[in-house]
Amino acid sequence: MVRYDKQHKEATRSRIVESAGRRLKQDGIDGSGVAVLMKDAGLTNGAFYAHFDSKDSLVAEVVASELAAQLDRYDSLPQGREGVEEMIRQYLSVEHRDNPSEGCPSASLLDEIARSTPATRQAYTDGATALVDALTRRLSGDDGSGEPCLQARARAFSAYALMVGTMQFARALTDDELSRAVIAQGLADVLAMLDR
Amino acid sequence: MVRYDKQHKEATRSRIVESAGRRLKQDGIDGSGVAVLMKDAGLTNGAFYAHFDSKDSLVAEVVASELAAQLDRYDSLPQGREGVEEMIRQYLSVEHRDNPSEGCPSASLLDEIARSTPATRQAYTDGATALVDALTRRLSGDDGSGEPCLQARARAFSAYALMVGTMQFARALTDDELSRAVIAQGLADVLAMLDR
DNA sequence: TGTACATCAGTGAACGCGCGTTCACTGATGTAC
DNA sequence: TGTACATCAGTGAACGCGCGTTCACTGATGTAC
Repeated sequence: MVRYDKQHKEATRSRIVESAGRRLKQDGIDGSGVAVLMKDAGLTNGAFYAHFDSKDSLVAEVVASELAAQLDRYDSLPQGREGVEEMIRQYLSVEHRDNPSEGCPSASLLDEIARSTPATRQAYTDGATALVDALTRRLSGDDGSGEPCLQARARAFSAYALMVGTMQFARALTDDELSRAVIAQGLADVLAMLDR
Repeated sequence: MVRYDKQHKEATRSRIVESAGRRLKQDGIDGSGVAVLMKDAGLTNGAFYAHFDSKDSLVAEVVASELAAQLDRYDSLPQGREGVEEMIRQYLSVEHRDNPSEGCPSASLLDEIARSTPATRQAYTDGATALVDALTRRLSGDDGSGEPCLQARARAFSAYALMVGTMQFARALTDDELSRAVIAQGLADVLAMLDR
């Protein structure tokens, strides 16, 4: 019945989602056309609709996938506060600033996501909440998967917001010295927020 | 020699820049076409190029104009720390969240600006630095127009980054209760940063 | 004051182009016997 | 083992549309006499 490996088409689909993640973070949502997204995956535009209903639905999937990848990377860091600080240091770095395609989807796309379809915003809400909950659990020493309270979530979102805003400023400013100073100050301020 | 009032064409130009500011903040840079921008100003697309070299150059001008307007509004608030706190409270509000077209250009456009032309990024750098310097001078009680040091600037940028990131989160999240909690927490954290 | 004229802000149709999407087709794959 | 066949992931041309930009033209304005 099935001619190709069942894995074959799914592997192609994953490849599209991954390369699209890089492209969208680099050129923005409106700035990335379907033809380019497919070429990045080594395919032609026609094959796109065998995998996704529309560009919008790919975008929603990319947002979910990118936030899940960010959570995975975070989970592989040392346990407890030490790992949190390491993550923050990697985030607020010149390397992250200069490589948006490999970086945080929120720093690259958050204001475009806010203008996107409900499905994309929902995927973002779910993914970002999962990420922020992992941070909250680490800091409170809680290893379970119980849901943190609203205020604890908001506190973690606030720290994440400072990181995202700082990275966006660092990328927009044309003055490299100022950009680096903003990153350094952001790092100090985020670390200080952990103790509040 | 001059047939129309000298003011006439300049008034039209200002009208375009102002209405384009609203449209760009609502629909994004790539999301706003020249025809729509002109229709917003009560004109047709053809007249655009009598006023601007290109869409890019309008965008750079809008960025400068929006940041200047933000600074003007800020200057009309009470002197000293009281005015700073009032500004922050207006910024981190549900009303601001729900009216991007009347709001902060950074909250709506910062990641798109980071991907824009050098001219737009330069206009942003100049405008944001002027805004942040005004904040710094208020907090230090300095009324002169001397340039604050790099570190003082970075500190103010960091507070602004938290405000921008918080507003972007508040707009992206589909959960209104969580969105409001993020705004409230962001407000508390920004106010706390003023005392560091 | 009234008429002919020069100016130029703005109109609206058209340009080539890339967008998201559709679809008839290809050709490599694995199956059947 | 070898050949004929069914499957279907992927191709590439084409669709209508809106993009940024250009340009020949219009018609309201203020000037000249």
